[in-house]
Amino acid sequence: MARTTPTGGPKKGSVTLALVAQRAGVSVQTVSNALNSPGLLAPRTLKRVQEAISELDYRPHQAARSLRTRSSRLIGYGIQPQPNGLSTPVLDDFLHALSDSADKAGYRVLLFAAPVGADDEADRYDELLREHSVDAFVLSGTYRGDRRPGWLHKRGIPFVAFGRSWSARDTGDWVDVDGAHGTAAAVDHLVAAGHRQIAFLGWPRGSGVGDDRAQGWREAMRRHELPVRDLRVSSLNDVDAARDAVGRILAKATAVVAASDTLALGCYRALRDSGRSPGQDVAVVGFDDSPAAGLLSPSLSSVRQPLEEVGRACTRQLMSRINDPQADPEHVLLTPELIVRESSAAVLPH
Amino acid sequence: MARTTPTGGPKKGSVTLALVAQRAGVSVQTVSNALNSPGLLAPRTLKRVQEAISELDYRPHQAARSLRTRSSRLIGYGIQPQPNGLSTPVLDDFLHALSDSADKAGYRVLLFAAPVGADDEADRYDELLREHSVDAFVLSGTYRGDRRPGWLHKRGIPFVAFGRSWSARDTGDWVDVDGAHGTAAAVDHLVAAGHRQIAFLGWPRGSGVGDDRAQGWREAMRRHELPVRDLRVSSLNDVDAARDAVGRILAKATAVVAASDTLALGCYRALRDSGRSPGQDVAVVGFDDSPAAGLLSPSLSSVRQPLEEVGRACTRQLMSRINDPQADPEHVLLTPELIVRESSAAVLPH
DNA sequence: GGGTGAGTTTTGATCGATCCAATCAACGAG
DNA sequence: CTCGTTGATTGGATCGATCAAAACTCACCC
Repeated sequence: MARTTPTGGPKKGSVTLALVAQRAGVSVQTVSNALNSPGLLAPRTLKRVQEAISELDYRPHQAARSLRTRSSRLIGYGIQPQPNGLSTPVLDDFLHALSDSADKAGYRVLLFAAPVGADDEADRYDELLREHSVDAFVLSGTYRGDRRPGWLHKRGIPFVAFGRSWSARDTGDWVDVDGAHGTAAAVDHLVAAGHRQIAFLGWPRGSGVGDDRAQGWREAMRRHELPVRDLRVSSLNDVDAARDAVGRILAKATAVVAASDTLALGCYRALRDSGRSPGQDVAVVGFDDSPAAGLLSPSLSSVRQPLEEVGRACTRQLMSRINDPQADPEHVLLTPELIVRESSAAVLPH
Repeated sequence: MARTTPTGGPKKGSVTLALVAQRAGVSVQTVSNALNSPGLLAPRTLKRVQEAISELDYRPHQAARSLRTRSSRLIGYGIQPQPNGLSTPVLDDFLHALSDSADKAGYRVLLFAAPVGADDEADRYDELLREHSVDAFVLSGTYRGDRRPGWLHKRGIPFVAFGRSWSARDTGDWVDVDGAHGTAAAVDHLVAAGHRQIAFLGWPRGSGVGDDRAQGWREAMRRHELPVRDLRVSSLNDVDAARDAVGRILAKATAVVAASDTLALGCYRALRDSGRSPGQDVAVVGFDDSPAAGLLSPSLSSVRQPLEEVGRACTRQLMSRINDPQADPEHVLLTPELIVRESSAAVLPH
């Protein structure tokens, strides 16, 4: 079917195991074994079968396999609808990375719409599981009180979360990026450039991710024996809100570490509003290295999450979890990288 | 299975048609008909069967259906690996919209890695088709000389492209956004604000999308009887390249329409390098309304593509094409919206 | 020379839904 | 009272792969 040469192609629709078997002069089961447990075959037979397979350009039919084995080589990924046109570049990049590495492992990613915390949330997962025999799920954007990990774990369904399970009992595998390490690295970098009054602009307490990033800043400050009093402010993840919030600390800080690039942008605004210039008068470091960071003027230093690695780690964990559903949960914590740009490049006079 | 009430749940694994049939006191075939051709059943029987279905929380097993019917309710979408970490927010937003609207139509999006123009490009599509019985494909980022539309069309495989097929014969369905209309709207807006020297910063000729956007600018300028001579420059889609390229026209232009937000950013840089300020001294309008646009200072006016609508239109076209593979190709051209922000808000003195 | 057994290969049943053709019931026309 | 017709329902056969278990092929040993 791949080559529609009018000359020799098979007339009927599809190339099946039976056809390959006939061509190779063996039984269907032998061909199946050639694919799934090649070790069982005598070398000569194996070679003959493999030749027949490639000559006919045979492709196993997943539906048939899936019907028998109840596994589909599919990984479910619920994309949550954006609140209001707000896109989440980090998760999209992650999805790319995930899909790439899953594809290399012979798996495909199946998208479905997952309502954020709806009552029938579990139903969507159940549906995918039973209709499509999905082998595993990848969760992203887990939050405190997220019921999905528990639900999946209880049922013994393989899954990996991108993001620690911040809930009380941590159950199931996850891969995450060490946000605290990222903000700490930012502090170290700023200290090395001569800063001593380094503020943190974060999100309201209670969002695992945000608290983690705040924690990194706090500990790094303590390590450098620098005060943190009155140097922390919180704001929703919105440029204008951040601009308003950051005002009061810009008087006493020479540098700001922000929990996101959006917050950092708010910082830019606040500085410009007060006639000062980001990067020159006050250093700013963001988080996530969103596409915009490199484009800004001055370009924004930011902490980049190693999303390709996260994707690979997720795939790796899924594979081993699929092979051994009973194994103990594994956790992978990856280290982000500080990208230094103009906004924090200036060195303070000593 | 959804409710794991220990009381009455079925012992064995899955709820099948046979089980439902038994419960409703009819044959399997009748249950199948209840789902696929309800009109065939007597109202009373239909009701009885439907009750049994919902009581048992029956879910049809796609693999079994697919094995028989060779259709899977899956839509293939090849995500191309980013050249070098460069993310494409527009395509990601589109993917969200597509997945959402497909989901509502009972279809799911299946991701796979599609090498950009490799020799075995077609093989990946063929693979998905034969292994997963994908019902249709969605193409994005089509380019001049793209062989995928022709390949799919020749084989009678349903597909929709997001983006006109810029090649000679346009073959197959597509949905696209009227880029020319977008740049024309930008020109109109700038003219209304008093500008007369309006430059266009585009990509090198030859990229369907880019030429289309340039065309819109040119025609709008002619309509307003304004000169275009020496007001067009080209650059690769890179901030620094754009900054360098735009230099020579910033002397004679009071406004710039750019073919992308990235190019517009290059414009910002060039202006600042020469001591002028975007929005104040020279108006700038970008294209795509990337997340960064609203965050910049000054915020960047930009032409927004109606991606939700594009997604819906793609799904709609796919559905009708799946129902009638022979029908004539349809084309949908949607109108983008100019989002006016600070970078083009100032009105020139008369 | 038949039994033993490891190594290969084959046979038959099975997964769950849909296709096609056949059956059954009801009813009015001849 | 039988026949034909329409409408509703049912009975196998089937899609293409995998599983479990049987069967075959040798070489080897008592």
